[in-house]
Amino acid sequence: MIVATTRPETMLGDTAVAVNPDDERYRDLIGATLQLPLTAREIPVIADEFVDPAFGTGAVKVTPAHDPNDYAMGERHGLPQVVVIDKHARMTNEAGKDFVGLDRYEARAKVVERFDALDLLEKVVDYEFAISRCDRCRTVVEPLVSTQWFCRMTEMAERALEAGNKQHEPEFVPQNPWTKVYTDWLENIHDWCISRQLWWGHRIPAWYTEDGKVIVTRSEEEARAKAGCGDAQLTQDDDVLDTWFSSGLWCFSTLGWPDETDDLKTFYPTSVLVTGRDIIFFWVARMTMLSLKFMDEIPFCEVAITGIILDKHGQKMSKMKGNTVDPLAVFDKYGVDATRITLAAASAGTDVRWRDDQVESYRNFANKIWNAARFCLMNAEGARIGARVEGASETWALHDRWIVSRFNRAAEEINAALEKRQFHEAVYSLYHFFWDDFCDWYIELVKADVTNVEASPARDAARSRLLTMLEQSLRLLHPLMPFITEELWQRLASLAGEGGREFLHPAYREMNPTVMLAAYPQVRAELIDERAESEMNAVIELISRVRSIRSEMNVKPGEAVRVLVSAPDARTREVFATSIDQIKRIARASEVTISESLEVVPRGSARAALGAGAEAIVPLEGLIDFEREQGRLGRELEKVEAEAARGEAQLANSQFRERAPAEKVEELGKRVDDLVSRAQAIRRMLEALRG
RNA sequence: GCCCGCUUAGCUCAGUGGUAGAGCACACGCUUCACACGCGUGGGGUCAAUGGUUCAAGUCCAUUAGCGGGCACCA
Repeated sequence: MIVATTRPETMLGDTAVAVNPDDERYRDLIGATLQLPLTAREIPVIADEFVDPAFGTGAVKVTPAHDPNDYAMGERHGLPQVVVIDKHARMTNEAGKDFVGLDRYEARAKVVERFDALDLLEKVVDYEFAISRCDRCRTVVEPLVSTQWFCRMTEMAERALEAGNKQHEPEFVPQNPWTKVYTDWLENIHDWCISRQLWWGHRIPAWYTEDGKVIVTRSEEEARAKAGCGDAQLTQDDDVLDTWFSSGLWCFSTLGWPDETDDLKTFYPTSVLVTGRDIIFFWVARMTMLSLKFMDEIPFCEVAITGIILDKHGQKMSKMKGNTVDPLAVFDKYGVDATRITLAAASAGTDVRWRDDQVESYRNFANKIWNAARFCLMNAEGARIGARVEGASETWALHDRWIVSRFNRAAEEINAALEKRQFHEAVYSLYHFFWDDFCDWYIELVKADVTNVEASPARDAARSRLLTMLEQSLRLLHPLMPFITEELWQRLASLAGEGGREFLHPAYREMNPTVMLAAYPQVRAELIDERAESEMNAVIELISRVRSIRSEMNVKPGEAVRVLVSAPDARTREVFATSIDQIKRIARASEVTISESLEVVPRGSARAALGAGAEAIVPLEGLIDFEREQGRLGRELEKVEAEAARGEAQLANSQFRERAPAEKVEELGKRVDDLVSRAQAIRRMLEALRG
């Protein structure tokens, strides 16, 4: 019979040749006995479904001692196991006296040579196949039958599956696809080989007597007692337990198990396990199974699966590849807070390509927080923070109502995101609230008021509102940037009642105030103020358009401009009027004139269309660059017209009007009206410019 | 071979059927009394391809391509 092999030396350990029972070519030979070349052994031809008739010659040599599949076949057919390669990859006595002591590769060559000499060699062909290698030294691994300790898993896996079905525990977040990965593995459970041939770890608690009896107990003393031979020679198994075996006990062993400690009673079962998808089998499933076994409970109700940190090329990090990041070096370079929030900013469950420049941007964020707080604290004299200053909302300016509204929106979003374990959404909301709303706008809006050197109730009230907003923001930021927020919060605490104690949960009132124990800000829906937001948006738009004109018309930063604002809507005029000081300061305007309409536009003005039919005009006298202004307005018109046309087409579609929710139709209608009126305004401006 | 995920700006990535976004990078201007690790203003998109569902698709469905991962197998 002709068989194929990639490891000719193993033929010395063959104890059968297998064929598929349905293979016509070999049917007659099943049960026959073959002479195994180069040995004195006779081996049977066996029939086994495992054999693929289409592969190779359809006849497979079977080496139970040196191949996992052959081992299984050997078990099915009661074949002997002949070990021909030892632990040092040298041929054993069983390989015969011509081969004993040879290295496996020398033996391989010699077997081929002998076959050739005996005219038994059909052919030698190049062949590519996957080969298993040692992870550490890359040595090719030869399978070798050996005695190992196994843990029977069937019952434990069934219990874990049952808990999954009945209690839906643990719950994976995100649910897909990890629930399926977890249950699939449990459903196809294999007995667990817990022996490891390493020199570190817990040694397997099995002892052998001199006559080869095995005793498994907790200690050698117990083993001795159990053996009933006080001073007999006992030898402990050399193998150690798989590290995941003890890791699997982690949830309760760390709390003092097997003792019934207070910690165990208080903290077990735990709430959330945060881990990576690569150890769902190794660790998570083992923890659930071992916890059910020893504690009768699932150890955590939720498993939050995070992404894995990859290097910047998308490769998994490993010490062997040398592409690992040293967290301590990152901490030194950018700070712990920046590192922490960078990790939180990684989209939930998605792998992250690690890039320093990302950490750098959060280092910059930390610096921004520091400097904003520095500004606030520089102007803290006379300020108070906390519940007492929050009360007087009727005295708040538009921008105060606005920032409080924005803060409460952020608090709402952030709490919801944390609840869903969507940490990146929380980071996004925090970053933009703090940097865009609080720093870029609010601080600038209140700057004149709070930096006033003359003390006054109005100044101190403005300072109190600013510092109160900072204090609340620090609390909101704290879980993501713990160190900087604590440092700054401590500096603020003295401005609050009882040195900050008023912010602590009643249970902690006796302790030293720390932001760690302060209540986490929750949304106060009554402080979300849609009107303040839309009014403030109008002010922001006006300021932005004036700035845009200044920049595009190359007005020097130090140079003040006049701003003429027209607004047909009385409420809009009122809003601009109440914020006129802020507009002047931030837009760097010497004068802001607000009127219902402008009959006469000064020659050489740059203009911008605003919402609600309002218009901003910046007279530039001789300074205006007509070509630039035309280009600027032209680009704007193009954008507005394109969007208006899209909206109009949609509104003209009867299907849309009939089937879309009325609310959406109305919304689009309003938007299109605004766009159309803006387009008209811009066209008038362009005409005026040409004329 | 089976299963899963990804493909959006130069790069790394968010995006919940209804106006495509961020950070970095880029361009221009700025020693504006918290911050140049900053401030202001800009430019930059066939949302992998094709088909379908829908009044409406980056988003839902199907197919294809490319990339990544897991499991199985490798006589």
